[in-house]
Amino acid sequence: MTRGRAAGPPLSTSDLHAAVGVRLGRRAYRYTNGRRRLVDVIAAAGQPVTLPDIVAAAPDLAPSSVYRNLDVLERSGVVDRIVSNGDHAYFEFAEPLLSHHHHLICVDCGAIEDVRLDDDVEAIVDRSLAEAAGRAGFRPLRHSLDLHGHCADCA
Amino acid sequence: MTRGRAAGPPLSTSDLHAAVGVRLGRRAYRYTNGRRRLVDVIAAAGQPVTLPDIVAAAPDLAPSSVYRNLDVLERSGVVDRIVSNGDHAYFEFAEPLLSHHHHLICVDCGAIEDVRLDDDVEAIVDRSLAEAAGRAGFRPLRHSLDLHGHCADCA
DNA sequence: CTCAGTGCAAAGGATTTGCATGCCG
DNA sequence: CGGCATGCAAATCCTTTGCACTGAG
Repeated sequence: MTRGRAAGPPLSTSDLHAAVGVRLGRRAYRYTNGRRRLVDVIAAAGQPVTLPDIVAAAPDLAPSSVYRNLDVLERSGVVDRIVSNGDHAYFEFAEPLLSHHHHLICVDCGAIEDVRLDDDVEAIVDRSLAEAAGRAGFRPLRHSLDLHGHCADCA
Repeated sequence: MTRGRAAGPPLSTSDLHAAVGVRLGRRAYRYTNGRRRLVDVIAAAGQPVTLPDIVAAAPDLAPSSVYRNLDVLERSGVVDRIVSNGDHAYFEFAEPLLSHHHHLICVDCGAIEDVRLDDDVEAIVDRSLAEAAGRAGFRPLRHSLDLHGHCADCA
């Protein structure tokens, strides 16, 4: 996978585990060894990962358990699931654990890479969207701003 | 890059069919009766539709053919496929046939509604994204800016 | 000891595809 | 006519689930 700038979590590994532990605990989930491994793999990737990515990095993790744990982590607000036109879903840390960002999505291979925009652009977007949402009686939670095109590998 | 026309009324039915015919012809696809029906259903909906939506509106269309034709229409630049977290993919006319817009996506019921933003906001977003894409060796085609939240019905 | 977590295998389900037939050009 | 398009059924394949077992607390 082509990596741009590193976009790793702003948290140290130990802070990350602590934050995940808290979120799991709030939902009465245990922070088991397998879940720690999963968090480590996602953190090490520094970019959104698919199930094959995860299993390749940690072959002893059972796919079904990984899916189940990704679900648990998603419910706990630890990871977000990103569905693209590719075969697999991508997973990355949710925004409270990873600073606000957007995605470059390759229309050829489905690869997803993180990018960050200037704060003032974000502010303008939020204001404009809030206005449009208000007109439709829609209560906003978050926005997603993705750029679709050809990645460096597929160009 | 992505510069939509000013927001305006959609194409007339005959203009729409003409435009679709041209795009299919460019790829040496035929504009068959089934494809016409499909285009009519999507046009009548006026909002992104799923396969069940389409088949409900035209029960005589075979699902497999609809999927195949949606694929043909997508390859021809007539429709875009929108994958959300729901079970089904949504389809709507691609931007050259529908003015540039974004989506309000309900996290409860998965409904997708179209919205338009000011042109100057679009310009700022495009410029910012182009800059970020350049750093990653990414060749942009279009952006998607979706607002996730609770729709009027689910609020 | 109790119950959530795990791993294997099998199921689920949207989407795709093989193949014989029908229709467009 | 010739080849793309269609429709039915079957296959594909990511993801989810059933079930018995293991392990954390």
